[in-house]
Amino acid sequence: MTFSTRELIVREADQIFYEKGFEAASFSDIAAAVGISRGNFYYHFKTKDDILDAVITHRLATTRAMLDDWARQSPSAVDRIMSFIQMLISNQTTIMAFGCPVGTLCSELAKLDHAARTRAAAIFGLFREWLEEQFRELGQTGNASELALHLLARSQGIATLANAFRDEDFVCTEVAALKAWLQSIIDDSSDKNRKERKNECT
Amino acid sequence: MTFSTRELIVREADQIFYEKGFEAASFSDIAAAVGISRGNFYYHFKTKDDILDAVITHRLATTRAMLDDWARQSPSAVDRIMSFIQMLISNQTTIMAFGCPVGTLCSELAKLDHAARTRAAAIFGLFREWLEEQFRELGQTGNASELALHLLARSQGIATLANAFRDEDFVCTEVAALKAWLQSIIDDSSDKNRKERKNECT
DNA sequence: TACAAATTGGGACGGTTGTCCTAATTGTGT
DNA sequence: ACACAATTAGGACAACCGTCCCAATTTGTA
Repeated sequence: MTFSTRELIVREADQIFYEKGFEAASFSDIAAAVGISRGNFYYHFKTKDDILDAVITHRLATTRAMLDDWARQSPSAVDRIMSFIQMLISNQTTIMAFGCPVGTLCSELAKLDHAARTRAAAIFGLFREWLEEQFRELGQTGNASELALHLLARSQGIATLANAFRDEDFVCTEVAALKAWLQSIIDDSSDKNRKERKNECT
Repeated sequence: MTFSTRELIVREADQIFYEKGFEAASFSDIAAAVGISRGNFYYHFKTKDDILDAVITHRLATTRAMLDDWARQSPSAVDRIMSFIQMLISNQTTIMAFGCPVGTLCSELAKLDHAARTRAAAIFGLFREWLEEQFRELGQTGNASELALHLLARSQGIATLANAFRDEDFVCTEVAALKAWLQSIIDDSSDKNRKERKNECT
């Protein structure tokens, strides 16, 4: 697998924006990481905002691909949502060091009053819509949107506090609570279905 | 009420750090807000980090004072925790614009690998310990710490998504869910107490 | 009123930033 | 081998940053 210089820039910028923040990340940082000169930058991207746009586009694409993978790998909607929750565990180290890539970028761009703010929030939108779809598939047709936002918010809160306190146990406890919450939704739903089925019989 | 120049600087810096972020906030910004010259700054604070330290100290003090007020105004632990939750409503506008002051500062300092990172997280620590105390007073002696962290995390998640999506309804829905969650804890606890009392009678 | 201390404004400093230009190098098709 | 386009490195640039100095001004005090 070989990448063009432009792709390399986007990938390195993505990582550096995540680790240092957009504002604190400089052209020099990215150039050094890619292994090119600062001057060469202008050929690929006119401004720093152009790089940010490309990074967000890249993140939108990789997020979509990840969600598609989850959907492909597990036929059950519960397992798919579990994949989302499990992300907090598999990315635990980087989350404790730098927070959630999406949440922290959105926060920073909001403070900078940056034009790309909306596009960054669209990454959240992908998760939101995907989760919404999974909950709808679980039979939660009426409140799928609320459940999706709720899960998204819980994850964000866990990431923020994990980053602030650097507490591994906290993440494990909260993830367990999140899985229990999901299970309780399924249980409630099947209880309801059973009742409805019973009503149909009478 | 009159403030010294030093106090004015801290207050304005506090606000500007919140709205623009620590890195993006410049001496010029703060000086303009206070109404003093840039040069005069050095007399009160040697470095930008010194200002940050003073701002964090100020936030620690105001947070402590606010928590004390809540404790003083409502004798019941439930109402005190409700005061905390209600904060999401009363600060809704600024949260949607700039996120949570504590969470966003911690995230930024973590990315900057700043020395003041720990001290900023200590503001979270104040809320954590205070909430822990309230839950303990509610009879949740065994899991007061988990409950406190859980509530803190939920609030952070709500703030982050409220900022990203700028959705008022979402905040209201989640705050209602949070209050219901608190109520369910009380109900469970009183159920348990009733059972225990019944057992004592038999 | 006079003197010392506290406080202030204006500006200089070295460094870094994003941006942009240009000359040199590399690659490609004929 | 040649011409032409794509790509590169290096550096210039103006603006801004945090920092720092110093002379002027204000304030407090004897």
